Amino acid sequence: MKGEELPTLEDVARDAGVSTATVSRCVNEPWRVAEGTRNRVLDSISRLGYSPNFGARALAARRTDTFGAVIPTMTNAIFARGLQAFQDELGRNDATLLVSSSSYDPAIEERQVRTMIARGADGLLLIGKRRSKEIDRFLERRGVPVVIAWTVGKAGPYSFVGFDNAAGAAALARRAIELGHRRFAFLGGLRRTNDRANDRVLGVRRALREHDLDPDALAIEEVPYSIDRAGEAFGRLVQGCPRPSIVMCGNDVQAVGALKMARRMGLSVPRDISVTGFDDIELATVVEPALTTVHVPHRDMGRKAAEVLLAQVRGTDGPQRIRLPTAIVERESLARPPD
Amino acid sequence: MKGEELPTLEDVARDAGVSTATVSRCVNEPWRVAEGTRNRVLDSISRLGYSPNFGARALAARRTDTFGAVIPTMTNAIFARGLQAFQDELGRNDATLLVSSSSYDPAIEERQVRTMIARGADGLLLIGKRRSKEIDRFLERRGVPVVIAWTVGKAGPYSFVGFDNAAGAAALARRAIELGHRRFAFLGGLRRTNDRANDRVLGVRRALREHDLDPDALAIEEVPYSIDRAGEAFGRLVQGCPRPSIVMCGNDVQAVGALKMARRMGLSVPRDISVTGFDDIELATVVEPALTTVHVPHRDMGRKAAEVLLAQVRGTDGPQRIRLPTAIVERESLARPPD
DNA sequence: TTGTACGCGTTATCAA
DNA sequence: TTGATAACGCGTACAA
Repeated sequence: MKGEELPTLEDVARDAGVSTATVSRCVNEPWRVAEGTRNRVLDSISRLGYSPNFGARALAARRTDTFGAVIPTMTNAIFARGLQAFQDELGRNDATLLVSSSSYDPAIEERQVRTMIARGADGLLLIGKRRSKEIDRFLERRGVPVVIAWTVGKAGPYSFVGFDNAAGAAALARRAIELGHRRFAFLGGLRRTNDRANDRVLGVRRALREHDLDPDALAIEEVPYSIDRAGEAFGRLVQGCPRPSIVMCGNDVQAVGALKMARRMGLSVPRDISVTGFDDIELATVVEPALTTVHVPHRDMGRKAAEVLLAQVRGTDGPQRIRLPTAIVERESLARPPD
Repeated sequence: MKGEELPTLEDVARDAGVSTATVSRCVNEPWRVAEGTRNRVLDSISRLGYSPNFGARALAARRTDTFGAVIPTMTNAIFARGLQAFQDELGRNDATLLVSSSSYDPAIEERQVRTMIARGADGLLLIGKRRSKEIDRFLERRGVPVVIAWTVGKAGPYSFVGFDNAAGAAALARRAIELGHRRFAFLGGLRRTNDRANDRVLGVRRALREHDLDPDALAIEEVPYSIDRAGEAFGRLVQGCPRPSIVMCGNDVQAVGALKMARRMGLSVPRDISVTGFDDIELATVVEPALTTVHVPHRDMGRKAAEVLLAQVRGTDGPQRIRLPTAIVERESLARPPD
């Protein structure tokens, strides 16, 4: 099955009549080789179909030009988008991307991180700041640059390229209050393992407090990421007493689940009840009513994360902390509450 | 920045008072080491925090336990789903996944393939069967197992784990004919670089022919993957003469674009015109009307593709050709045509 | 069951 | 500008 033996540096060297060192230079720092020699070598390389052996190169150079990303799931459009941008930027810099997903499980994430390091990743992209001390120590010990996305955090060994989840949620909540809403409910992800979900609740509470509303009166439902589970949770919230005039959701997918259930329950959005999302994925624009939500610059985040990581492995920069802006996108699902 | 020097096999050997060969065995074939020795070595390993150097291991063992996937885009839910399943299965087998996307561009795909091979991928997952002879030769020469997904193909050096795009589209077209539709239009992806898009058109034509309808009367719009572009194309099709009673779309995302435009044009689906999708992603269930579409077992495909690839690199199996079933999912967007 | 010793294909240092 | 050569860290015959 395996084709013939592949040519090595030495084969090329022999063919071109130079030393292996010269061939290596032609590949890695061509400008340090005389033009004549270089052309001869490059010719041999293409004629023989030579391509450097990855393992040997990694062993000798002590780097792989490979970066790892551990995300909660690839099937959420927000991570897919960010990841795509991350990979595009890596590609532009001749680096490749190793991916795995943790299903929002910290234990799995920890294993994945170790696997990626074992696989020789030069740097890592992780989501959110909630993880164990052990993994922190492990990463520190290995000296591998890490950038954390989707959130911002305190100074430390990690880079951050993210946004303020609490501020985004608070801004949207303020807008709802301004429209006259007083009875809020929140439908989001599992706060224990998901700091973004947690921060968004905190943001809403903060806005309530600012307007002298009771933050503890905020009804909260936490469910895993899924349209149907969100629908069920919406049903429970609506039956609460007093019935909320608005259900703010932790993300667009859950908001769509809420919308779907509202329709089934014969509730008109936003006439009977308002619903908001978070993320601003395409989905938000195709449902009826279109979602009012918080726009998150996923692509910028992914691209910027790659830039930061690349700069760190190149040693041209230390850990960064970059905060990207979010913005409220007003569509149709949020309106004045019924009288 | 880099932590202290990391321990090597030799450090462990010295610490445990054995040879490096024994340590290596403890890591790779523990059952070949006496229990006492093994425990001592494993203890040293964890105490020192040893983890094999990836480059060295790849160089010596001639494999990386890394697989590459080149997909058109990560932001299409269908690929995200398949990829997720693919990675999950790899993970269960202690292998990692290298990902990149080609934006449906064959030239980019070719570059990505070469990059992945250069990065030491033990096997590759590719989408669709349309690619250049050069890359075929290149892959053959390297002797790297390749599985092609999302389609089925003729016997050859590659494995296939996919489904029959033409048959799926034909089945849905037959159902539409059965409901009374006679004036068909097709709205799909770019056939030149996308064989799945092409096959789906072929399937519809076949169904028309079977029922003595003129396959050449099928109006066709080809647009890149995007809700808005699909909407525009839908507008053009609807203005065609005679106006189609049904617009079959190459995928669910384009169908949603069509739905959105229909609404804007004041057309009621399916009362004034029917619309169908292909893929059966979540999106199909949340729009109004819910999409009648062709279900594709994306997860099964991803998982199975990993299984096939793993079997091939282990030498326990040669190239496979696996055809997964598709199924029509009837929801609301397809109904009898208006009289 | 364990150890010896060589080879894997590069990179990088140093000298020419 | 080029060449010789020593690492790089591990796997694996082969021998004991």
